[in-house]
Amino acid sequence: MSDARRSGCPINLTLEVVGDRWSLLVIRDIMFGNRRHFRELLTQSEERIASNILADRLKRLTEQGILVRTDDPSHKQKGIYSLTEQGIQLLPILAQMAAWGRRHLPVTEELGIRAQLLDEGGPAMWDEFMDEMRELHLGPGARLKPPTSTVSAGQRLQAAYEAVVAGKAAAAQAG
Amino acid sequence: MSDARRSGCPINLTLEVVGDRWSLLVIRDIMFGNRRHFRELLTQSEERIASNILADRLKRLTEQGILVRTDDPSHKQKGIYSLTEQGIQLLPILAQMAAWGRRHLPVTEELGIRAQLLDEGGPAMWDEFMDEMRELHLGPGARLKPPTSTVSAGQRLQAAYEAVVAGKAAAAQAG
DNA sequence: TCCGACCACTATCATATTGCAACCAGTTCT
DNA sequence: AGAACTGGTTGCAATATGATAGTGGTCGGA
Repeated sequence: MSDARRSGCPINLTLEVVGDRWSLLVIRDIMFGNRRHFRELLTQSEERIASNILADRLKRLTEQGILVRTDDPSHKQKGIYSLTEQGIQLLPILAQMAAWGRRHLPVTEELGIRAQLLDEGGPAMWDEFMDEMRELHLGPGARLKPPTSTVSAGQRLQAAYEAVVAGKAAAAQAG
Repeated sequence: MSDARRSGCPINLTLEVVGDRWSLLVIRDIMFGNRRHFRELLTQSEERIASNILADRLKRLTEQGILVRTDDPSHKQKGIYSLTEQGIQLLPILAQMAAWGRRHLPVTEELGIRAQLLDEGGPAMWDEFMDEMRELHLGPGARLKPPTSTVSAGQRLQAAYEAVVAGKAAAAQAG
């Protein structure tokens, strides 16, 4: 993870920013799990990131303009990590990776349902979700256009995930 | 780069396959540069990959079903690396990464022109390019639909790149 | 005011990965 | 035969990762 530029190729430069094992997972948790504090990212991720790695990635992503850190007024030590516009625009990459993974790898049902919805929703849904993130991370005035649906894309993704989890729990109890 | 699965999340699983600094660059060179031999990939890449890393990535990507290696009839030691359907379907991820990099990072003009065309062409052009790769890598019968344009998407990308390089050379000579 | 829970983050250290350079043996060209 | 080329491998130093424990500080309740 050195910061020397190997070439001016856009794919290479992007890989030098987010091309490691953890950066995109942190961004995924911020986007889809709305985790905004260090502790949330540390303990509520499926993959159990180590605290030093998380600290390093948050620092690096902040330096690179993907995230910004602001103080949490409720607690002097707490910081709130927010996505920048640049960070929000990483969504299509994550969406494509999720779609590819779901098609070709052994994805679990509950963790694949969001990918499925995002895939079916296509770029229109991505745009909707990105605009919701603008409101959430950049401020209420940062939206490009007014909401198009009463239930937000983020809420729909979350509801679908919870429905699968609830269904699995019921099936486990019944079986 | 261990192969232990950290979670069944599609994004995580995808990252475990191609989430390192080199795998996607190798795939990029195969896709856009049509490099099919070890030596081509080793010496004709912008980023100067080390031979042991290249050997490792080719092996790993082959094991994971992204590439296949076949013998080159013209030379007993030479192998030809081809993309599988799974590998071809990585194109949208690369296209999104290229688009993001071009918007937000200091991309050089000649290396950014392909990203620009791919971005402007959108998913329709990606599909066209993917179908061309099916013919090139899987065999003439593997196309999903007949070619839609007389000049292939791959040729258009290559031509645009060469035009920029030629333009730069002319400008250097003139200035 | 004291205590325990919580906060972001760091230190240490073993292991894994990376990257450079030299090297290899078989193959093809001349 | 000999040079040049083929796809690699080996050894080693530098770097990145990851598990665990610990830092100094904050907060809320008794």
